[in-house]
Amino acid sequence: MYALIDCNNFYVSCERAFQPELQNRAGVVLSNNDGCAIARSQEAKDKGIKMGEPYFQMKETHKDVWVRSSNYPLYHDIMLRVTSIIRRYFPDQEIYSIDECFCDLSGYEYMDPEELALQLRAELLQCTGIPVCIGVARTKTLSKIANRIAKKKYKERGVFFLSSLEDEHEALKQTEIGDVWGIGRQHAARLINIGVDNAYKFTQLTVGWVQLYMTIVGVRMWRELNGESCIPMEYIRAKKKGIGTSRSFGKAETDLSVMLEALATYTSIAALKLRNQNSVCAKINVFTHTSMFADPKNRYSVGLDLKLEVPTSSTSELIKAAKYLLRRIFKPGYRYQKVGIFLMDIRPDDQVQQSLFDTKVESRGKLITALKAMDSINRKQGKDSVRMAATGYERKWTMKQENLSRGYTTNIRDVLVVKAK
DNA sequence: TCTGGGGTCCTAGGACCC
DNA sequence: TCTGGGGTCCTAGGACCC
Repeated sequence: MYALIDCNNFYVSCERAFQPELQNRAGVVLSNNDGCAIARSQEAKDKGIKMGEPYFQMKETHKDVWVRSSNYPLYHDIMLRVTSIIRRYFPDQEIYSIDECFCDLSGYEYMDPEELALQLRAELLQCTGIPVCIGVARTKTLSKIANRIAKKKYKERGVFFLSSLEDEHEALKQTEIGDVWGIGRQHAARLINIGVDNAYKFTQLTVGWVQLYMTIVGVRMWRELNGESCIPMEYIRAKKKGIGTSRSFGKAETDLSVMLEALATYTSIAALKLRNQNSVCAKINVFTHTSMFADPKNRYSVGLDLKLEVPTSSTSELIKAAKYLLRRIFKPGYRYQKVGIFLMDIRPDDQVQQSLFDTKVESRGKLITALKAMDSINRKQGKDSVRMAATGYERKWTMKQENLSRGYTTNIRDVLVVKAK
């Protein structure tokens, strides 16, 4: 048996946990740059506010809806609290995303999974303020379906258990094909075309058909929905094979020097992630583009790769390479919306093939030592206490975050003070 | 004026090897 | 009339996830 624990409207719930005045009211959390809605309260969903709905439109049509800018440090910290409580109940835990985790319930055969799930849910609500729904079933994909039904039909109780084959079939029949984990728009359209509009009908297709049109990925889903577990738990977070960092500018940018500073900043973030997983990268990609909503003749979207002579995790080397690439692809006269970097060809830092023509072997060693010292200072003193000069001083490009909540659990100045009467 | 930011896996096809 | 058979690696693109 597997359990899928999924936080309800997670970002919205995080905001509400510290701002009770937001309870029971329609509200949304906005994407970076306050661009569009990425999390909605139930009340906001009921009003018809869509995922991804642009804020500038919503402002006009829904004046009574509260909004917050996204506050990722807060959400991340709350997630750590939630998962640590879950771990006390079910130690075999895979953290699947910021707001959901799978648990392997093997070994719990003689206990009542439903009862445990109800207890866990109550404790999470009390200790973190975050409401969750829990689905329990024979495979991960079925537990996703169970979770979905818990959210839709048993929200108050918050737990749904597929305990028999009949339950499973009933649940599959209730689940629209496009709502199955792993079926996106393309596959849904093709399936509906041949009359397969729910998950149950999908399980009745031949495995040959599924393999032909949906590859091995589809076959795994098909088997999971038929009760055969074949998507393994991943207890240890795998190292990233690619690391990207990009942001939209607060407003359209035309100045190369400003863009270079922003890019240096994003490169610093990506390089830190690289060092934190003890890796180096051998290839980088820099990209930039104008708004996709601009007049087509004013649109420009471009990216360029660079293979590095010697793989590295050094911020300064990566910044140098990134700036070179941006200078190559930048064309004056456009109003750029975003710039970013993607680190590729990532490998362990203890398996670096030296270059015969590398003249900087010794200085590179010293550089990495210095960077590790920088990382350590920033861990103790707060991020960006020490940073590269190339990341600039004025930072004119920064994101719009006009409705940012406080760092209630991550910044000592923002911790709530409770007064007793 | 204003529309997010990350990732994963799979397949086909081309370049290249012997 | 007629021009092999087997690999590997890399890349681009598509589909999906949150």
